[in-house]
Amino acid sequence: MSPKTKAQYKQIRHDRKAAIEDAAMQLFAENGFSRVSISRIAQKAGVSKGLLYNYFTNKEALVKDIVVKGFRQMLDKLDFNFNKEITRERFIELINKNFDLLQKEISYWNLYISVITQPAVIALVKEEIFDVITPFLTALTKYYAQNNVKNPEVHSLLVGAILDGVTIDYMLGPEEYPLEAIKNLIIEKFI
Amino acid sequence: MSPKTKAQYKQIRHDRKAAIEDAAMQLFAENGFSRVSISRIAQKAGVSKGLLYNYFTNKEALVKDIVVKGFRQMLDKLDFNFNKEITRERFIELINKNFDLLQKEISYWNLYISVITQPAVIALVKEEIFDVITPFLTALTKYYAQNNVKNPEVHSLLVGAILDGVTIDYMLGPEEYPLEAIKNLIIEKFI
Amino acid sequence: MSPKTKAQYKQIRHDRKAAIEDAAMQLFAENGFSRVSISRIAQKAGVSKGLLYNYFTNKEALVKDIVVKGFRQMLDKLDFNFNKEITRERFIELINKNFDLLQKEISYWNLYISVITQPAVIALVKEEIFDVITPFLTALTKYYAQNNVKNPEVHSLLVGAILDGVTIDYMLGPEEYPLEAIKNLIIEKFI
Amino acid sequence: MSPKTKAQYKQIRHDRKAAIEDAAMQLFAENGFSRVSISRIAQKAGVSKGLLYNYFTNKEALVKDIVVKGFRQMLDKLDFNFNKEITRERFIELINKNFDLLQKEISYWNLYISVITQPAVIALVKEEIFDVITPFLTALTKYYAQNNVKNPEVHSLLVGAILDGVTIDYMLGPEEYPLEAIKNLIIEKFI
DNA sequence: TATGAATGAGGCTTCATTCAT
DNA sequence: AATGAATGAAGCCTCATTCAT
Repeated sequence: MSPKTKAQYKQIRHDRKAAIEDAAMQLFAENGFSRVSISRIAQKAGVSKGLLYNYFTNKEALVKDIVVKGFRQMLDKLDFNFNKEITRERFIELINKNFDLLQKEISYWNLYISVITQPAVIALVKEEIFDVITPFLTALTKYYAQNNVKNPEVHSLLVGAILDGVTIDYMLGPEEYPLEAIKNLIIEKFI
Repeated sequence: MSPKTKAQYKQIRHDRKAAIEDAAMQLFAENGFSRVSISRIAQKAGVSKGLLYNYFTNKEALVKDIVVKGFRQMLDKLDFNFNKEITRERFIELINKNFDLLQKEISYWNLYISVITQPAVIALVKEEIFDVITPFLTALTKYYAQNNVKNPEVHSLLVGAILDGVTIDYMLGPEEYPLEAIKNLIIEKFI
Repeated sequence: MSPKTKAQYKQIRHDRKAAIEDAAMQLFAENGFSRVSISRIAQKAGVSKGLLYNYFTNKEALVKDIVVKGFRQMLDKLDFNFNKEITRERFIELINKNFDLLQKEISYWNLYISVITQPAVIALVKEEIFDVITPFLTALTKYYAQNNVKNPEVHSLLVGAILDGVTIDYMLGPEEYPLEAIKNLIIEKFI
Repeated sequence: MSPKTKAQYKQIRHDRKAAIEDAAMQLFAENGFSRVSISRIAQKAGVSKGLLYNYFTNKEALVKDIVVKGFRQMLDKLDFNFNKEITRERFIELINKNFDLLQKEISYWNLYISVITQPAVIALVKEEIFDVITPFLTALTKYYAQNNVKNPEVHSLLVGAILDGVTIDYMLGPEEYPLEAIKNLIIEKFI
């Protein structure tokens, strides 16, 4: 009815897009990428199917957007400055925070794993994911180098693999998994 | 009397079933469960769609069959007696064989990961997979207990997670992954 | 603002749904429920297969909708107030109208019989059909009670059965069936 | 193994065919014509699919055979000589036997109704059914004529319709249907 | 910006029927 | 007479995407 200013339109766009992303995120995490239809996403977001295509060119673009954005949000929630020097205490803090996130955002990790392991989808997000992971690995490598560990790159890669592996195993049966004990063992062995 | 002997029928059934499983295995590994249609599998197997349903109740039964059977084959190829006591040497041998298999049977592991991480499929195979993994974990646990490690169960769980994590990371880019170095580090840290 | 007004959408939905129902009605009546495919219905209705599922959850819902709606329409066409007291004259009028409908709406009754006698479909519509039939039986029962007939419920049930039986027999060969004479005999015997 | 005489082969043919018919009959009655597959029939009959086609050209031929044969069996069970003069007592006996059969052979009637009301199937069996029904109607007509009823043909047709109608209504909910009372009312009204 | 009706390709599955043996 | 593997058409249904408004 009333004419809207450009700023208002921008706000609307932003809100709508966020609503769609939230809905999609949740549904993907609960059901897996291929079991969620655009219809359901639109419905859950309170938006028409047509409008959804106004914001995302197609379903793949949507999932790509969500995975990448989600990854960034996870990093934000991790709230860890990878540029600052990593001390023993900070490393422990990083691991702690990481396991915290795993528990609190289990549904995101569900999505992440389910997407990252679909051969056809992997190509879409590989690059972005690597962009995000690299600082993590670099920081770890630097830490190990400073502590005169022999193969710092391999150490950091292994830590990365461990976190991935624990994530996947944890998700197979979160209730019974001894996350806390595992975490302590990792700290004991790798820090 | 009879049209074909029972042995002949059995042979035919065995061969056809194997052909279908092979085709499905390869396609699932390359594309992920949900992106492979029954049509494509039948075509690749050189068989009519209808016949496929003569051997597998449905698509889920097919994937279940493949994953479980594949897992058993992997264990066979591992050729490791989990009942015999695990010594330091045997543990190293186990890790070596495991990494060997990872390299040689990359397409199976691709399928395994792709399937194990799909919410829709996970429920189907969880139990069978656990059945197969349990002896592995049990043996490791016993090893750690014998070596007076404090939390033997947690140790073996962590080793399991590491193998999963390395598998997944390796598959994201097999060419550049320093599998050998990682292996040696694992041996150094966990044996 | 809005793309089409809500009224426009409603109109479209109504028209399309009616077109599908008409097509389905006719085909079901001519061929029986299980021999009519969704494809044929869509084609006859001038609509895509997909759209049909926009209006009906599945084939069962479609047949249910048609039978129940048709039954209600028949009752409407019967145009008989079952709440008002039934006199001899009104009873005769009811029978007359009923036979009139049988002749005029033969294709609906064809469907009705064809559907009501299919074990697979019967469960779907039983309840709704009973809801519609009950007032009819109740009114007849009251009539017989007022006329001091001994077993009024049984009388009205039998009249119901007669109408069903005549319907079915009439449909087996409408041309030769002496509908008028049968009607008169019913009136003579049961009023 | 041992060579068989012609008589033995004939016996085998007869037995096998009967086994198939019995199985089909039961399955059709329980599930309706279109919901029963040839496979299931063959399995229940303990016979291969191929053999079934040795005895019946196709599914329609099978159902036709069963309905007609079943109808004849019903008549046999009715054990009523339509050529002998019908007295009041014999008429009552006929009705009694008819209702008896309805109760005892409910599954056959289920099949009969389900088949007879499928427009596409009706053509197949119409003629045979009429052959069987005609003596019944003729006998009734003669009875009414002898008792100086005005329209004997119409009377007998109506009785036929009533039996059909009761059959159908009874089948919609056998438990609650007052079959006995209905029977007595028919006897009271029409004999 | 926003709607939702409409499409059509494609997915899974069933099944009557055939045929080599 | 008998088998059952094999086919292929057809059935029901889902869904990403488009488009007129």
